[in-house]
Amino acid sequence: MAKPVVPEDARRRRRPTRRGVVLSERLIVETALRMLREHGSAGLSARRLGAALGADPSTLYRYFDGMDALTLAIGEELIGRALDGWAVTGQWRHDLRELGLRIHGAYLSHPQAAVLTAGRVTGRPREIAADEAVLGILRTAGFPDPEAVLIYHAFIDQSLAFAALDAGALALSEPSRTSDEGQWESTYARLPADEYPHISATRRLLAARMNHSAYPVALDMLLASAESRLQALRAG
Amino acid sequence: MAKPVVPEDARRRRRPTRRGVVLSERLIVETALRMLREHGSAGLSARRLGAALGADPSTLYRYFDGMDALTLAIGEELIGRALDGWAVTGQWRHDLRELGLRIHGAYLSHPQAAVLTAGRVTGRPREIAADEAVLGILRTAGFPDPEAVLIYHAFIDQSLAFAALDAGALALSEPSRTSDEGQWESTYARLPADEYPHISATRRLLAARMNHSAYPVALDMLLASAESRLQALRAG
DNA sequence: TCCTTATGCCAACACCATTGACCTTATCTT
DNA sequence: AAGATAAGGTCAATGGTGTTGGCATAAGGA
Repeated sequence: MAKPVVPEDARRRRRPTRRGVVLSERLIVETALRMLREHGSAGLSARRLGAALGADPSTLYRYFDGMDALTLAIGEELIGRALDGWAVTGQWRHDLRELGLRIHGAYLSHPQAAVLTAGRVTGRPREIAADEAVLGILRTAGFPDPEAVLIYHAFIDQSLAFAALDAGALALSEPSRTSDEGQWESTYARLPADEYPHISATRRLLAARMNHSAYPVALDMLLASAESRLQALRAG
Repeated sequence: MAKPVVPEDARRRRRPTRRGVVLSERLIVETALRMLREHGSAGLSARRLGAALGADPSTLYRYFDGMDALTLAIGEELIGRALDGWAVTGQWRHDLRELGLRIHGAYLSHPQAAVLTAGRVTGRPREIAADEAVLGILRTAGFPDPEAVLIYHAFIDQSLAFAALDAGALALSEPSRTSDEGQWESTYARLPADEYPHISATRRLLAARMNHSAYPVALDMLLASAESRLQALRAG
C-alpha cells in the first residue's frame, strides 16, 4: 500500500509522458483547476485529468496519494488566491467585509474543490495568516479579547460555511442544479394562497432572491451586530 | 428514460422481496439513515442499501428517480424531525432562535446525511412548512416584505450552512478529525508571539472556543441585527 | 559506460449508478 | 371463480469511477 510519492522538490528524473508533457505538482494542480472551471460541474476524475495531461491516470499517484490529496492541494491553492492582493486599510468593518467576500469568492470560483475543502482546518501558513489578520483587526478596533475571539470565530466559520453551501449548489451535476433552481419558479410559486399565505404574498421577491447567495446579507448583519456591541461597550 | 415511479400513496400492490421484506419509501429512507450513521457518508450506495433491505439495487428505482432523489428524501426527513414538536409562541426572536437551533441540531444528529443534503432545496411538504413558518414569523413581527425575505433567506441559509459545516467536521474519518481538532492545541498555540501576536495573546480563549460550533453566536448576531433593523423601521 | 531506480504505462480489480428485459403475483374486473 | 392488467420484483449488462501491482524505459550518478 505504501506509495512512495516523492516530494516535489526531491524530484530529479523528469521523464516526459508519451505525449511529451513534463509533469509537476504545479502543472497537475493548475490543470485540475482549469478543468474544473471549464468543464464545470461535470467534475474532475483521475481518468479525465490524465487525458488532459496526456498521461495515464495512474501516473497521478506518483504525485498525490489519491484524489483526496489532490483535492487538498487544490484547496490550499484557493486560500492563497483569496489572500493575494488583500491589505488592511484600518477601517475594521470595511476590512472584514472585504476579506469575507474574497474568501467566499475564491471558493466559489472553484466549487468542486470548495465542497471538499471548506470545512478543513489546514494549519498552513496562509490560513494562519488569515486568522491572525482577523483577530488583529478586531482587537485593534477595540473589542476586548473574549469578544474578539467570539466574533472572529463566527466570522470565519460563517464565511467558510456559506462558501461551502453556495459552492455545493454550483457543484451539483447539471440535472440536479437546474431542478433546484427551478423550485422557486415552479413548486413554490404555485402554492395555494390560503394554505401558504406568506410564501404566496412574497413569491416574486422570493423568486428574485433565492437563486443568489445570502452570504453578503448575512455578513453585513454579522458586522452590524458587532458594531453595535462595540458601541455598547464604549458607552457602558 | 421515463421511469414511472408510482408516488407512495398511490401504491397498492406491495410484493415482498425475495427475502420477505415489504418495501416503502419510509423504510428505505430510514434504512439509508441508519446506514449513513453506521458506515459513514461513503457507506451509502444503491448496492449496499439494496443488500441491507434484502432487495435488488434496481428495485430502489421503483421508488426514487435515482440516488439524488433519495438524498433529497433523506434531507426532507431531517427537516421534518427538526420541526417535530416545535410551535410558535409569538415572540419572534425567541421562535426563530429555537427553530434555528433545532434545524442545526437535527442535521448534526446525522452528520453524514447532513453533508449530503444540507445544500439542497427539496421542495417537499415539510421543507415548505418550515419556509412558510419563518416568513410568517418575520412578517407578523412587522418586517416589510422585502426585509422579511432578505432576513428569511439569510436565516435559513445560515442554519443550513452551519449545519453542513459542523456536520462535515463530525463526518470526517477518525484520523482526519482528531488531527483537525488538535490544531488549536498544537500548531496554533505554539506560534511565535512576535510573528503572530494576536493569536498568541488569545490562545487560551481560542483553544476553549474553536472546537465548538460558532452557530449559536452567529445566529444571535443575526437576530440582534434584525431586531435593530426593526426598531429603526418603527422609529423612522 | 553501466547500474539504479524514478517514473511512466498497461491491464486488471472492485466498486459505482443506471437501464432494459423479463417474470411473478396482487389486485381489479367480469 | 377466472382472467386480465400492470406494479413491482429480479437479472444481466453498460460504461463510468478510484486504485493497484507489474513491467519497461530512460535519466542521471558512478
